[in-house]
Amino acid sequence: MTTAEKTPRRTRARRGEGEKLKESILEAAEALLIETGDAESVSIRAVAERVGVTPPSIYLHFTDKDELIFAVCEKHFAELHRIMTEATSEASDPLDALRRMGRAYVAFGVNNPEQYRITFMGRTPHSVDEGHTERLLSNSGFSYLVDVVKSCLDAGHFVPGDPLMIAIDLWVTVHGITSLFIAKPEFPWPDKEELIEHILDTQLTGLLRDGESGA
Amino acid sequence: MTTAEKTPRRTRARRGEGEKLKESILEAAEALLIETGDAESVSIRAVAERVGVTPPSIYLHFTDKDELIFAVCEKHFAELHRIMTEATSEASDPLDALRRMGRAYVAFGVNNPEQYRITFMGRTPHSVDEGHTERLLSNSGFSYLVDVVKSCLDAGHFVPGDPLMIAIDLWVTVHGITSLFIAKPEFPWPDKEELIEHILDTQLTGLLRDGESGA
DNA sequence: TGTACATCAGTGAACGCGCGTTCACTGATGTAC
DNA sequence: TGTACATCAGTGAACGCGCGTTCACTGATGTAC
Repeated sequence: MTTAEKTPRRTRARRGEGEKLKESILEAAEALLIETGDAESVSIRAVAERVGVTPPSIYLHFTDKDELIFAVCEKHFAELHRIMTEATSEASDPLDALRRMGRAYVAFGVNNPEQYRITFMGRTPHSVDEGHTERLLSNSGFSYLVDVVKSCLDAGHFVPGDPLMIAIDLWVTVHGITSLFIAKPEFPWPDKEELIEHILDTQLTGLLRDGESGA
Repeated sequence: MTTAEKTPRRTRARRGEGEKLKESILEAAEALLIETGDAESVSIRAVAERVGVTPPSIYLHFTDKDELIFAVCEKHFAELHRIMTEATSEASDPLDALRRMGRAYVAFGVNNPEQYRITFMGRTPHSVDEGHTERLLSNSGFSYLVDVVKSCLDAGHFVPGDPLMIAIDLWVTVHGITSLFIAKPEFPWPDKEELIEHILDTQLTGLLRDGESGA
């Protein structure tokens, strides 16, 4: 039984403070996403109910549903970006940084499966498409990943190659694990931590200059 | 404008030939999936319309919608299995076989994006869950992949390791490419063929015994 | 210090839609006698 | 060879649901005079 949870009617904002509702709407959308674990449940009506407001008032702040979902995705990108940079703060060298980023990426996905689903596994609404990719490239930590790969190349860790190509390789790999963990939780996975290390090992070993150690 | 395409009413099956409709329903569901490129469009009503029959008659052959989707997934698994084994028919050795399987897997996903989405990227309906995993393990080509990996180990191509772990590595990698190609078509991918080769190269190089050549 | 008024932040009711599913039924088809 | 009858393969109409969105409105709040 999903408790009906009648949210009390929200008290109307003061003049000039209309933007506060926008913030609440985003929070409610996010909360619904996490609680129900289902992007389908994030409907205009459900969000409005959650905030304690009528559905039409959503339209005072978002032109339509796509724009709301778009805004939610924004937050995920920002969060992922933060996590990627944070992960490297204690890294001893660029190679170690890559490992830490890989682990942090998978952890982010596993801990926020619905956000990850929407952002990287779902059908992208057309209206969202436009700025989406640029953001993915510039703000989600991807460009940062490219930078770290460049550092590895400069430091002579890797066999020379195109940093963009290598970065995509790494992204593809961590996305592969993350998305399968999310999509197939009932698969008889071996120990997940071990699996992550194994894949990162294999991938990085494949990139290393002969004689370098992956560990 | 999606042409309404009024399918003429289907002529009723003879006695004892009721199963024919079941076949038609499956075909229609598959066709709708491919044409609309959207799993959401595969509704009981749309399928019925397509077959030229009323919605309730679907229930003569499937207890509910989940069972219909389940049956559609079955077909995808069988197809993928076929493709995996076929891909290796001309392989010169197990290592070459792995490469061919990888390429064929990605090609299957890219050419059948909606099927791939449902099978490997989507939320699994609970009713589908049950036999799903066993089928994934035994019939989708996964167990075959494990066998080929074992051959590589036996032939001394790879550094010794757990064949299951290595097989999962490889699956994760090709799934990573495939699912990102499908989910992010607007991403500025470099040449896709080249990317596939690069990733397979890197992955296999990471697994190879020193001195073996990946090419 | 009081009041008319524009503005802002919402509300309430309704629109039309497609969905999965149920239920009582119909009418052609084959079989038994 | 003819006919009653059970069975099979469907139909037609309706159920209740939640959805995104629109439209005319209301009523509190701050401001100008």
